[in-house]
Amino acid sequence: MKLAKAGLSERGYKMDTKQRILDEALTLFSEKGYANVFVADIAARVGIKAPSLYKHYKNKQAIFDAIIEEMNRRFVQEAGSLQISGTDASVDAEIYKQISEEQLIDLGKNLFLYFLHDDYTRRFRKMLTIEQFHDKKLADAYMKQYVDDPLSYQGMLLGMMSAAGILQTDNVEIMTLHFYAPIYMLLTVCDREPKREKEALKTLEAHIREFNRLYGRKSG
Amino acid sequence: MKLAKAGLSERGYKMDTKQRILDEALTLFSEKGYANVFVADIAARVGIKAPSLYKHYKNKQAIFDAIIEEMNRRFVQEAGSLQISGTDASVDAEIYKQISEEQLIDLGKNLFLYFLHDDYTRRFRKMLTIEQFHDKKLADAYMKQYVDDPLSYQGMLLGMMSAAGILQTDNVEIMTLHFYAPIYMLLTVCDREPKREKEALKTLEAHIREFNRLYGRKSG
DNA sequence: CTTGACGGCTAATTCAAATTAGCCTATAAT
DNA sequence: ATTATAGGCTAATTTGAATTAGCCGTCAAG
Repeated sequence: MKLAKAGLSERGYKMDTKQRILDEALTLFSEKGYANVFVADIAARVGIKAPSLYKHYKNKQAIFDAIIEEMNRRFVQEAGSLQISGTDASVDAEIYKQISEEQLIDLGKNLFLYFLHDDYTRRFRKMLTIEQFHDKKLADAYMKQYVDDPLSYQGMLLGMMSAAGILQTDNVEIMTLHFYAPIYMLLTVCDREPKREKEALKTLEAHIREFNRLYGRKSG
Repeated sequence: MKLAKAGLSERGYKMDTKQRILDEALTLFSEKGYANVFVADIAARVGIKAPSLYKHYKNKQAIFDAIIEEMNRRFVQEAGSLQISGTDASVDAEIYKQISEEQLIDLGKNLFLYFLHDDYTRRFRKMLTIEQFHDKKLADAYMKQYVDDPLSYQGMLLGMMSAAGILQTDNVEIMTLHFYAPIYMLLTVCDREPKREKEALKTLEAHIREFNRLYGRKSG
């Protein structure tokens, strides 16, 4: 009965159709937008016919909603996943006295590449971009995940580096903006034109070196 | 006959329905996206019934296409409209030796406020954001208007200022990125949450002052 | 003063896409 | 073995929005 659902994982030989629907739907929504995706498209990708979808979800909107829910779950998990070379942010602030330019570059590249390449994140960001109007909550989610949270998180890191004397500024907020805004902008470029990724990475590196020169200790 | 169309402008007492359709359609498309706007919605705003729209445009897509065409026309015109306090960019480079921090702030604010408030530009930018997938040309148009062109134009100005010794850098491209990326990011914030405009303007000013401190002559 | 095209309206019509009905098979618990 | 359920399919059905048909008043040109 109910056990069957939970019990599936003990085999795992046939990945949950219900989950595959979400996955394929997200891909399509992120490419064409909700209104331009037909339930038949989703079904086809999953390898079933449209009416069969309704065995898993009440209707098209329910698929969309399930994606949003899943997002919220993942966001919570991954909140702390952006680190400096594997070093967790919660670690003692002493570590920030050691950070070199190369590590700063790593930080920026990691952030950029994670956002750009993580499959779920990428599709989700595109969907949020396209579907902002569909639900004000989506615009909020976008803003939080790609503006406010990064600024706050990066601000914390850079603030510590400033406190440690590695960076010099009397306005951490603006310094953080200077660090992150170019990353953000390059991200929106690559989302639209993946071909420009290589160029963007070079620009990113040059940006961070210059950032370090501008804000770094004068002897750096 | 054909004269009637051209002759209308001599009166002008009744703004062209054909034009009003484009205007209202752009507003709606920018808020909800093409697929979520019904021709009946557009008609209602214009003050007519849906079938009457077809006296002016072949179909819904033709309305969309006409908007794009109109955009292209305007883009060409307005290409040079971003100036430093009314000073045209084509003017002798000597002028750039005079530019002060306040004028730099003006430049940034003008750019920002023009993009943010110009009615047509604003609606169009939102539509491009939402409808990127509808037509690859739209993604390209967005990229050109909000990334490449500003970087190129601002880069020219800042490059001259650098040549004039007002700014110091060995990489104008990155300096331009540092100048513009925060403006771009603040713009995407305000598009989604107009309430944050005031905060954004303060941030913008702080950004440019810091920019000037970082790149300006040391005696500045 | 009459004609034709411009632009509006109401009432169909079309059409595509979502959803439902109803059937069928395999599997898994009893 | 029996049977209930999960999950798939085909063939309707519904729905709703775009578009077309066809009518009408106005106004400007002849």
